[in-house]
Amino acid sequence: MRVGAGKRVTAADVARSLGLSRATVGFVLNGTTGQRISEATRDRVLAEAARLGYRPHKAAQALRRGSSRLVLLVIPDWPVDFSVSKCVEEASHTLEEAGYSLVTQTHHPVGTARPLWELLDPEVVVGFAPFTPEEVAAMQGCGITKIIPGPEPSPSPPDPLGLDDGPRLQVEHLHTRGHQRLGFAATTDARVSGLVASRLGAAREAAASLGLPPLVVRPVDGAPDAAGQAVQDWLHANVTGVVAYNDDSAATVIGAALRGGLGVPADLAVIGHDDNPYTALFVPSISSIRIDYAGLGRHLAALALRAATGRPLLDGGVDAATAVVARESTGA
Amino acid sequence: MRVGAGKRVTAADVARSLGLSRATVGFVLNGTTGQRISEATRDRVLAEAARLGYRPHKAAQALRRGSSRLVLLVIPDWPVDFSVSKCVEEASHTLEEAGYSLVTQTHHPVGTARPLWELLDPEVVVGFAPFTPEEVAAMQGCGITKIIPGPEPSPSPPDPLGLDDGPRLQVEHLHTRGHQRLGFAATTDARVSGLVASRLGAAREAAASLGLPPLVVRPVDGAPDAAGQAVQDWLHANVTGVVAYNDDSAATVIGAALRGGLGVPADLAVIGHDDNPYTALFVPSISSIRIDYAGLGRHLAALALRAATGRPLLDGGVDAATAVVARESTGA
DNA sequence: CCTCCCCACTAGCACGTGCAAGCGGTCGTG
DNA sequence: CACGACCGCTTGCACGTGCTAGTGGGGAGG
Repeated sequence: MRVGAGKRVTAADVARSLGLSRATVGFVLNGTTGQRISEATRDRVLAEAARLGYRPHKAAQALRRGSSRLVLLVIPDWPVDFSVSKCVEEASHTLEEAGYSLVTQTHHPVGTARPLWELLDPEVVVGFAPFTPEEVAAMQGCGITKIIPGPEPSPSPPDPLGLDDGPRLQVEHLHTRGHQRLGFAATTDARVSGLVASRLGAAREAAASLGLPPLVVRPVDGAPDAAGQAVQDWLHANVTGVVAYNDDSAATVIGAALRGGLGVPADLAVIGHDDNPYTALFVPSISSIRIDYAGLGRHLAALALRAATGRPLLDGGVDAATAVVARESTGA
Repeated sequence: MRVGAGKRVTAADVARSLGLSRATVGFVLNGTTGQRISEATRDRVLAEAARLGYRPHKAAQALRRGSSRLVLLVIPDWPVDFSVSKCVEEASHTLEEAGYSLVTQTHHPVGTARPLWELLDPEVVVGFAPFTPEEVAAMQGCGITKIIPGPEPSPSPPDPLGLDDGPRLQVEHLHTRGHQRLGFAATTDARVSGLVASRLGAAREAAASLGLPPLVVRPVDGAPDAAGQAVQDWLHANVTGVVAYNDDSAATVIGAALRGGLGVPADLAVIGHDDNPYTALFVPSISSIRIDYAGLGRHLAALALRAATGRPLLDGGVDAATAVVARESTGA
């Protein structure tokens, strides 16, 4: 019934068309409690609203309500975003049921483009990674008080997202495959240094609790042939299994090993992290850690809702399960 | 000067604090033309606004203005999003200069999560991929009239984004390396079928205009060992160079070739598309097509602005340059 | 001295919504 | 018959902004 180029249909239009007051229409459409509206009127309003194609004006609602009902999720500029979309989808679904909307933004280095939290004034800002103090200050300067940062780097006890399981599984997987001396393949990418530290810390703890010798940590990028050097170092240290920070690191290690004439996993077993789709395409295919992004998304949404509404949600805790996906690079 | 938990600072606060009227404050802060404001007053207003940390309320502005000044970019659920962020960054930068903001949304299959265009009422919706008729109808039902869909699949003449250059470059690259009989590695992933068709069409045109025999098209996924079968078919057809739909397809082909005991590029040269970072990590490293995502982003922003404001922008046209990145898989 | 103009600023409306307070009518009760 | 209770609805305000119309006052010109 809408005419394409027509003006916006407001609640006043619906009211006028029925000979009612705008308030009545509002009460019906919002299901306001404590107001007595006859069934007949209610039906008439709903029918007319549908017929005219009424949609509440978001800006007006936000103005009146004083809050935008928006949650901004800041996603780091990781090259990991392939299955983050699952996480986002699940999170927005959960938020939607509570009347909130999720907007995502990939995080650019400060000073390039203006961050969305200045432009949308969201009620809550959630981050996959920690925010810098400057960023927190900027958000607070915009009046944003509900800020949920991502997990802090290394030895901070409470990981709100529970992503520390992955490295433990990596270590245990290599251990059950008979590897004792393990290496850790790190990246020098500054954008993820916090995450690298976090995963390395978790891997170290896991190795220690299994009684394994300390991890031999090497960067596999940055300098030319850093990976080749790392492989050499590991061989000299009798390392037979490598825990990689992520799948890219794992691929880099495997590439260097192959080019050095080594067999994978015969001479060096490697396991990645994140279960990036291309791990299955590699020769040899790369073992990795799969994360339950859907569960993580639900958890994130619950955290945001708790921050937004104040009252605790019924979310029991982190159910973001992680699992090993065993492939050729560790002998599957 | 802001107190953390204080109420929002409004223009009225600034006015009251100076003993001026709210209108004067508004004129100064908006730089309204056709209004005479003394230099002294102007300075006082600006200083006081800064001191109090005044930030205009976005919802109120949107309400008054009647438009949200938002541009929604719908990004398909491709596994390609690694460098799309460059594109987004550049686009939001350009839009920002015109007072608009860019919000991105990865596109979920219809019916899962509620699309953002219902929740933000953006002024323009831009898509990387075409929209389904249902989606267009849904947007129009929300009062969105400015819709810029992505390039249509195959033989549609005007590609608004100018992404058809890549396949041509792929074909020409293999041709200059001496390959005459070419194959095309397609994917069966339904999400990108339109894009596959688009790239295949462009590749076919390029091959035809070079006088090459028709491309031998094979899917490389879907069925088990589809890639192995494809490689066999190509060998029988004396194909020596394969144009892959994207880097994943290229990697799949290379994997199948290697596992079949063939040499790459000795027996089969392969070139991918998108220059996904992992192409450099493969053994052999994978030649690919790099897209100037920054330029694409600027172009997208210009398109959106033209749609939003009505008047044409000074954007000459698509300057989204594509380039071949030659690596080992084609003999570099 | 009166008039007119122009400067610098103010009063107030409109945007569309959510909701507190109020108001006329009817019904039940004493 | 009087009175209160209650139902069903309306009047009207507030949210914060952008901007049009208007207003007081001072200086210039006649």
